[in-house]
Amino acid sequence: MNKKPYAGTQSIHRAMSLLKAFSDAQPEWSLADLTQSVGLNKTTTYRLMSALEHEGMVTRDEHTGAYRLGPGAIVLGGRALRTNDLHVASRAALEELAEATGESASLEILVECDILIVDQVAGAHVLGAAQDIATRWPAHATSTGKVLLAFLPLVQCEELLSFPLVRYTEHTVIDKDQLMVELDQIREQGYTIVHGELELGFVAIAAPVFNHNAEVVAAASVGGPSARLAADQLQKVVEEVLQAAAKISQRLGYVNSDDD
Amino acid sequence: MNKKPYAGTQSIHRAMSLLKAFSDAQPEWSLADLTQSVGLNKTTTYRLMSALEHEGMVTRDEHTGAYRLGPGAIVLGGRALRTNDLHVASRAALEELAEATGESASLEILVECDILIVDQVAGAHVLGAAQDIATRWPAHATSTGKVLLAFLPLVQCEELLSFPLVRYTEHTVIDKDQLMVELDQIREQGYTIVHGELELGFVAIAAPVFNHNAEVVAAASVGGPSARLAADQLQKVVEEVLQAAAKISQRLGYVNSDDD
DNA sequence: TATTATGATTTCATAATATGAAATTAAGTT
DNA sequence: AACTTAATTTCATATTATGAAATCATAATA
Repeated sequence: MNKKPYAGTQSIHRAMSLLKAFSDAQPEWSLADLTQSVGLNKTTTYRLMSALEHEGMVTRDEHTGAYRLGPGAIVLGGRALRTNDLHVASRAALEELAEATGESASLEILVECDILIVDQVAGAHVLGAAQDIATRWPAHATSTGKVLLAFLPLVQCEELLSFPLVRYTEHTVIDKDQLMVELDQIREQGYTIVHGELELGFVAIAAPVFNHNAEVVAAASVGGPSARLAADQLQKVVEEVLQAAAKISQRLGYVNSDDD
Repeated sequence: MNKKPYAGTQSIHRAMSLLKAFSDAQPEWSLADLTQSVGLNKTTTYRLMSALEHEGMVTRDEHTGAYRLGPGAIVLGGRALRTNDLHVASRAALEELAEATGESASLEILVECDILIVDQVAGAHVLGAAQDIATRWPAHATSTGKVLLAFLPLVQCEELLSFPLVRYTEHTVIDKDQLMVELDQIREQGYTIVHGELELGFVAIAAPVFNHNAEVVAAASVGGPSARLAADQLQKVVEEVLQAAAKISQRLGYVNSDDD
């Protein structure tokens, strides 16, 4: 089955797995620990890291010698973000959405089984907050994640859900069967409203964004404290989110063909 | 002199030079052009890019096959940013600074001969704008860049200025001797005010941030339209910027030792 | 529709380069 | 000062990256 473990150059894969070891939870590694963690030879790890260091992708603590992600990674990520199709296509629509609802609007994509915030505009209420671009959250506990999963081909969706689901609050859905039922509903109604599944007291509304090929590529969403997003206002917000998502889809070349 | 062109693994350097070819100006490359641009063999380029693609660092246009930076780069950059010492240490101080001045406050570091925005907080006036984190600007035409250059060891400073300086506005200083004189002044007074050297009508005030080793590692700044930052108000703003910079320096373990 | 050009993959033989075991050096601890 | 612990460097080896050429797609042209 697994004949070709790697495509392309091996050392690149190794270097990337080294870079991916740096997480928010563990942002700093000693050479020894890093070596152990990725399962490479110490010398190999050392040389790969040296190359990455010379390129600015990692830096070392001058005292302890511990590795951290470096400015090169920030620069690269910034470029990736600014030149991202979705990011460019969504900006105007998100600004309108934040303006219209007064809440934070964001565009998120699926990376493995997490969602990644690709763009975000803070709402009037949240002045100055929301510096969350390039942050990841678990797909199964977010409005955008559920929308993305719902509109994904079933095989891919099930593959992503083949790991145990983590509970974040009392409302997090961690039962796969229940989740699949919810995804069906979402596919039916074309959007979702999530109440406190990642964080209590936080409500989010999300709708799918499609590309020219009618594949889901992102989800647009609006979120805020449940106190402000009361039940009687929600329908209006849903409309706004749907409209914004449609606008972005259109800019990506999507043509709605429900009428085949 | 150049005995060791590479430190560490060669293919990593090659892969990184490929990634660095993706700029804001040219965010998309065909294999052929990319090959030409970095001067590698076509097959080598192909395989390195394939590995990077599998790791999500680049994606390809499904139709044209053109390469772009991918979500993996965004994720990595986000992590690098969030776990950056400076970013963490500066947040609170920048928020205060933006609050106190009403203008955008930012923290910037030197990467090669450009400055890189590591953190930024939008001022009250600029509501919602300022999504510029991870953006680069030329050091010689920015307040932060000048401050960083001024406090750098002379050798390093001269090395960085060994390339021709680009003119952005009529006020941009492109004469090296003149620039060196200015840097002397900045070192004297401990901050700088720049009027429209990068963009006309834009004023910025910057002050240096030092680490535990008394080396400049960043510059804190406040910037806004010259209409709002009038001459009579500037001194107050300068004080705020100096204070913020000092606060961040302190958090990085810097102890002011002017009294030796 | 057939033909040509262009650019992306794949193949395959070669040796250049990445590799890992062991030795060395440096730094921190008792 | 002796002892740990962890980071570099060395060096022989063959694994692995490499590039020329061939093949395969795809788009442009006739």
